[in-house]
Amino acid sequence: MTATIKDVAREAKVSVASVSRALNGGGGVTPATAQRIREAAARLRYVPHSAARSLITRRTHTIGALLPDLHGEFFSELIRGIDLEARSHGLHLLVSSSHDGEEDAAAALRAMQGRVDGVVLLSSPHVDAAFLKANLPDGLPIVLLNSDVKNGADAVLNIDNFAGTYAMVRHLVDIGHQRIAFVGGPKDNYDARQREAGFRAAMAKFLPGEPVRVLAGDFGESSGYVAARELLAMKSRPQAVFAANDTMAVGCLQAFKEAGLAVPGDIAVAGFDDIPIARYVTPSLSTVRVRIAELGKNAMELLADLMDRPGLSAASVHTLGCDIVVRESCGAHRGGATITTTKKIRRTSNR
Amino acid sequence: MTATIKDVAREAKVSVASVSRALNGGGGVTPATAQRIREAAARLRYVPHSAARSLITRRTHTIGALLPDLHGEFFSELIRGIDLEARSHGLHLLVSSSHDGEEDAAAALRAMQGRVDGVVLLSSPHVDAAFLKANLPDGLPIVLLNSDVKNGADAVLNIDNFAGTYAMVRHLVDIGHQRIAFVGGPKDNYDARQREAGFRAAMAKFLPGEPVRVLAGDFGESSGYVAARELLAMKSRPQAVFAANDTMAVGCLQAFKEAGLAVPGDIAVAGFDDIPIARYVTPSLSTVRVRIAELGKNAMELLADLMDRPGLSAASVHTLGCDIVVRESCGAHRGGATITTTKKIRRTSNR
DNA sequence: AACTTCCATGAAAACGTTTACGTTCGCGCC
DNA sequence: GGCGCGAACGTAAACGTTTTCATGGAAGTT
Repeated sequence: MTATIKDVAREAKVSVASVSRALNGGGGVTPATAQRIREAAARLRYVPHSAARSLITRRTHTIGALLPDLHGEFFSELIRGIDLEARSHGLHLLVSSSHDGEEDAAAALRAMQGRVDGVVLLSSPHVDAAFLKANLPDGLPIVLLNSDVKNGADAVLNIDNFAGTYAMVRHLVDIGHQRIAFVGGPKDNYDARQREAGFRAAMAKFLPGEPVRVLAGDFGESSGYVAARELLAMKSRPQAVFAANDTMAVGCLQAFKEAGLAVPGDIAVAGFDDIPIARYVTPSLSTVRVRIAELGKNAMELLADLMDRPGLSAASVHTLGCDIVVRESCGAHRGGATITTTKKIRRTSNR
Repeated sequence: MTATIKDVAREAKVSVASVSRALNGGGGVTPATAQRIREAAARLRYVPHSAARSLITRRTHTIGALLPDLHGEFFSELIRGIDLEARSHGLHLLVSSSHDGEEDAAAALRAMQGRVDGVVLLSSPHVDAAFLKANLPDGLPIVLLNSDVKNGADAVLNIDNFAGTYAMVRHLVDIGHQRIAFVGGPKDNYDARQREAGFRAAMAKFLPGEPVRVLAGDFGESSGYVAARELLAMKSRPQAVFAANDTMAVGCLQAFKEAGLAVPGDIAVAGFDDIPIARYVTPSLSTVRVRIAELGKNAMELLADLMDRPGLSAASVHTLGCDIVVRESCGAHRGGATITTTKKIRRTSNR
């Protein structure tokens, strides 16, 4: 059916070994014969059988991306970043998305066994060190995204949630706000916890005397709405609300609109993520932007690095900075200024 | 390093053939020995080497998705739909996204050669019948998404753009609009052409005497803005604007807002796609929704079907219906009604 | 001119499966 | 009790590569 290396060898009147050498560039072949071989291969439309090659080289030239049940921009940008970088390394991308629950993720991870040379795994709450130990074939390079597992064995790449919230609080303080409330995210969510920690640290630093107001939320729009209504009922109403994600911030805007409050006139609002909607709501939402495609790209770079040097200890922690995007809702709109908290990736090897 | 079938055979004191038979369920093995073999395999954490298996079975159990440079919801929903369905067939998903230009797509398609058992390809303007003929290894099952190639050889699955616009026009007419203008998309875009055709057909049908007003657009927000300003300058201003996608509709809203026109009071607006932003703009945007995940799922089902029966002629054309989503901007808001134009997939075999 | 060195090339093993084909063995049938 | 027969199981070939090793010859060195 399709041409094999033997056909090319016959066509070029050499042995299969020479064909392999000529096509893989290993050297040990005369320029003249190499040329003849390439021509023969082209004539027969020969393309190496990747399974046969993998069988002996033990490399698939494929990396796997294991993602939880994600939607929209985050998903697409992440894949885009990973894919682009993977391609530039000559690697293919095997995607397994929409995993809900530990069982599901474990099955997907096992199914990738032997089909990939490395894995980028975006954590869900149940993906912890024990999970990895149980389901990860050892020796398989892996990069963990947004994970709090520190098992001293794997490479971890995180969004700098802490620095992002910290910088946003600093900005809010800079433009004159003092009574700042925070709407948190799910308790089992790593990002949410980090963001809250950043908020608390910044408050302690910039407004030491001020009481710290943290409301519960779950990243959903309605939880932002509910939190906003709680704020409205407070005796001394905050001057600004900082929601742990944009979706909740949109919920806040809705509640304030209904209550007849002007944003940012009566109360300022800020979010986190810079989802596409952020620039379309009225007033447009000030937020913290995560460069997601860059996150994917960096993860892939990290993974490629790990794959290059087998045996090397992978243990390291990296963080990717965020940008503060100033729009209308925080009360300091000056034409869409963007403040970068961290330009470059920061490596924190833990050994 | 990792256990092979030989190790399992030794452990269970049988031959490799029996191990293969027992694990693949082919029969010809005693329940007792099958059990012993399964235990041995589990004990050694044996997992079959997929490359070795592919080498001889000539199946990779992987399908490829080839996508142009997409963003956001469309991308993620499509992948989700494909992935979920693929998994239910026991297939893996190899993704190659962000292809710009013919060269790029061709390279990606060739690179998948031998790594996949089938392909789902979302067309870009330059992917036509000739492109496929040149770059598609023959015999490889493929499903074309949103494509106007009718080479009488491949399976094609399209969004029913025509029926979607048609139904929206009917709705606009139903609620009393007569002077309806349309903002088109890029000339080389298949969806855009279909949508415009649907608009013209509906106008001819429901408002035969009415002049057909079609303005140029390019799917970008600013082109919607520009088109809206043109509309404002017309002697007899239209009662409704129907943009070929939501992004342009948002541009229209912006222009009308600036001009001090009330939507839908002074002029109604409708879009196409139901992007997430559509429900957040004010007024919320009436639009035509494409069930993208379902599109991906259907494409995958179609492909699985093709892969099951090799040699079967694949030639067929399918269309997936859209939903009319009624929100505020069209002037007939009744609490978010949704009208389904076509519930089931429609098959149009062309032979 | 004899010897070494080096390099291009070929032969063959190895990778881990599946599967066609043989062999063995138990069992029923006449 | 011999015969055939089918089921269970083993042997070995095949899939298409890469890679090690051997071989030969040309070129270089003395």
